[in-house]
Amino acid sequence: MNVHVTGEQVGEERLSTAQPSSSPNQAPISAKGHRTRRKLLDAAQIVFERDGFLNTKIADISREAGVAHGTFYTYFDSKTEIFRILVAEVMEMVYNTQITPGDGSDLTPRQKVERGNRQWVKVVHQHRAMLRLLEEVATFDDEIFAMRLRVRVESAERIRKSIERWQQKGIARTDLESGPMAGALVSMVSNFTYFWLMLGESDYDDETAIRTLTELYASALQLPGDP
Amino acid sequence: MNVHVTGEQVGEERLSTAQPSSSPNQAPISAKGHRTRRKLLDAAQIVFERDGFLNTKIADISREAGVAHGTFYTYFDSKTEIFRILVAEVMEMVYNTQITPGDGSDLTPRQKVERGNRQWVKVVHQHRAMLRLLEEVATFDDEIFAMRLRVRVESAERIRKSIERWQQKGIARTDLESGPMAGALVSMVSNFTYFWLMLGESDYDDETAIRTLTELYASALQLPGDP
Amino acid sequence: MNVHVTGEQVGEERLSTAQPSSSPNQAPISAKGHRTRRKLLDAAQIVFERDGFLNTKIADISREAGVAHGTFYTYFDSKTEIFRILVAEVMEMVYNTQITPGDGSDLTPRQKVERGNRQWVKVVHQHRAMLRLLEEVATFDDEIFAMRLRVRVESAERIRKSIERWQQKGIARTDLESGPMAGALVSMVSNFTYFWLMLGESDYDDETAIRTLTELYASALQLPGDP
Amino acid sequence: MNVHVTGEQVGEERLSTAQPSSSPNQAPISAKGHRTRRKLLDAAQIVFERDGFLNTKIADISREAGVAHGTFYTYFDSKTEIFRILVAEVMEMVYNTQITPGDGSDLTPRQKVERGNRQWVKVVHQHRAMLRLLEEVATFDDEIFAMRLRVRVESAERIRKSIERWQQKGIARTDLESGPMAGALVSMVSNFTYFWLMLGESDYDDETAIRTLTELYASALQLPGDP
DNA sequence: CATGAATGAGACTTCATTCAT
DNA sequence: TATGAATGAAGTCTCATTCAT
Repeated sequence: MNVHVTGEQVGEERLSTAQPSSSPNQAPISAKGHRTRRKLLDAAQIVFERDGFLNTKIADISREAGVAHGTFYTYFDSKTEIFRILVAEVMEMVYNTQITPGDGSDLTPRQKVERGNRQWVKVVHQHRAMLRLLEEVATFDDEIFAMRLRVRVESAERIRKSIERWQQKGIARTDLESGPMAGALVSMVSNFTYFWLMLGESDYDDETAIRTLTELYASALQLPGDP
Repeated sequence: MNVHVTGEQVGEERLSTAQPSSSPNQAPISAKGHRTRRKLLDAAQIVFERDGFLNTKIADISREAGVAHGTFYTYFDSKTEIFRILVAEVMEMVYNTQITPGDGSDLTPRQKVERGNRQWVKVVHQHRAMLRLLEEVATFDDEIFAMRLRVRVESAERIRKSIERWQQKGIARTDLESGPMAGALVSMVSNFTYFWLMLGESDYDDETAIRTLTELYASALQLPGDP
Repeated sequence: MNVHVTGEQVGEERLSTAQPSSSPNQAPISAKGHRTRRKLLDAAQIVFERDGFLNTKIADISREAGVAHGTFYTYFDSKTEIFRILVAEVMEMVYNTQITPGDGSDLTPRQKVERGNRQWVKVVHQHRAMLRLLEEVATFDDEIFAMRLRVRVESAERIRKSIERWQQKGIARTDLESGPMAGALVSMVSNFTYFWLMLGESDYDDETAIRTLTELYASALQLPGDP
Repeated sequence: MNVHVTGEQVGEERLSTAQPSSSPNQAPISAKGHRTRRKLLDAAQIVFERDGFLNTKIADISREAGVAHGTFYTYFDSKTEIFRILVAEVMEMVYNTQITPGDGSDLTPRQKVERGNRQWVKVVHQHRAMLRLLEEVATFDDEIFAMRLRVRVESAERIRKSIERWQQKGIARTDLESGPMAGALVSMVSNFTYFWLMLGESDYDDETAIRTLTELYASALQLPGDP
């Protein structure tokens, strides 16, 4: 829920969330096996998104995938495991969306903030269902919780560094520390988007939401500029 | 998680969450019955906070309350119901904490914002365990979700009204709509506090957190003033 | 299988096998509960003896007892647990059968040997089914194995002490150590009886078996006397 | 467990347990097929001895053999079948060890008893793991049980004949029947050895064990002679 | 009202066996 | 022959809920 990237980009680092496999019987070898595994993952996503994590039974996933009950266990150990893999895939995509390498060093801070918020809104639009699930599972599953927390912490840290750089250049306020500010702004963007897009809080259009977030963000940091 | 009250107060209205009784099997009449019901509610809070909602069994609550397993059903229909009642009680307290009737019409907007944030931090400190539970249950229980959403919406609406008033007085920016702004600021305060206090994100002291939230809040709205 | 008592008696010590309860939810309190528990124990014995330990399903025991499936788990944690309790009960009875306190100090060693063998044969006659089961389960369940081994070791030790006493009195051979001799003689009696009574090896009558065991036993130890 | 051979030898008869092949799906014809079959048998022995019969899965055997899961069924019908074949192989070896054709007709009975016990101890030392498995499986598998019983009966019968011969020659007691005596003595030797070698009952050295068994045996039969 | 035993639907998981490639 | 994915019967265990006392 709280992946939010703004400002100067980060480059090489990859999100640590994408564990490759750790399935029960190593990786499936045959092409057929890969296909079945994929069928199960796709089915799981459909069922999770439709019924929620807790209401989903292994049997539902197997049925949706069109395989026998036991086949599930050929590829995954548990509901949590398949969920974790699914989330990691989504996180990978989210991350790739946000990384726009070689990105504009010629943008103003305000423009960078706007670009970040715009990307974030887009990503959440795309993956809203899985992100909502992540939020659900994180409240009671420690592993998923750690994954979600790590993502938030990484996002906040990235923003903190941007703020710090702006402070050094004299274009962001220096009366407050960069750490708490980054935390507060990540919360503003991610939680607002969460309620806005996923819970149907109300119906602003995208541009209104992006503009509001960006302007509040910029004013809060006392960035110089246009509006 | 997103109860947040700032600005001019509202007065009479009660939080719509606090259904006074709504017990399933008639309200208990005898004094003894009341005591047993109370024992169960207290036990439920202890067990929920200790084990989480999902891990809690009716049997655990009964045991903690020192009553027979079946007695639970004399007073409550389900785990969700006792949880809802418990949450309503807490919400009632939260609400009462925030309502400081006859409160300062002589405060500046910035001071009102600070007072609101300070109260919010205090309330979250007090009720963190239940608020975290609320967050957990809201992700999969529709009834609890509605309760949580209602609280957020009410908070946001209250803030929106304050902002609107400030806009009319010319002391808050008018280039953005009050509705989205209120939503974003509620998110900032409530979600930041959530991570800060409940998930141990980092360890700012109270005053740093309150000051950061208040200054960002005021700057975002372009309130006039001191700092 | 290897409970075998001969010679001078032991007095106070109790077999350590009879753990009183260790059921899941402590002991059942009501009389009804006791009755149901008893029904389950009796049913388990019937089914175990009829089908063997491995072939027995919890459902079979419940059905035989005439209770619902889940009721089993009110009283026992697992098939192994109910079996262990059953075995302990039998062992308790076996032990009580063998302890004949205040027993004949006026008997000759040979007569004591005979009396021990006769008691042993009688006990095995009575409990043959459970003893066979014990033998079965001991081969793969560590806890039951330990129980069975303990019983054998205690029996052998009791006999060893008798032999040692006889050696000191000069009425048993002294060219061999009492320990190995006791082990060999326990094996002779218990294993012979096992095959004879339980596996239908052949069909000696009781008196032939007892006389053969007793005479071989006495001659092996070079006890003085009659025959 | 109760294979025990003493005294005059029997000559031609083969242990009836050693069915040469009896594979399910035709005997493998190709050399490659023979090798795969052998790999599976060796793997099975390793896994059975390591994990016990019940804990062993077909998949474990295949993995240990380095062949695909399904390949197992090319050669064997079931876990029990491969086990039976394995046991038959061991029994064949045990039998061959004990048959020392043309063996000493110039030995005294006591020496023959000693030689038998010594051979028995040696064989059990060598095959203890498989013999223990045999004991395990015999308690619940009828086919294996029959195999084990047959071995015991054959051993006892061989000894009975020796005793009978000695009785006729006037060098063994005649007040007891040869049948029960043979059974008791087989039990003494085999069961003592079982506990001694396999269950770590105590730690006599080989010579003490052999001497104890032999002396008790000889005295029990009232054989004439040295000690 | 209180008790706590009894219920049974429902979910999870294992693994021997089959079979298309 | 060899492969290993797919199958599904069978068993285990949990726990919310009911109900006779």
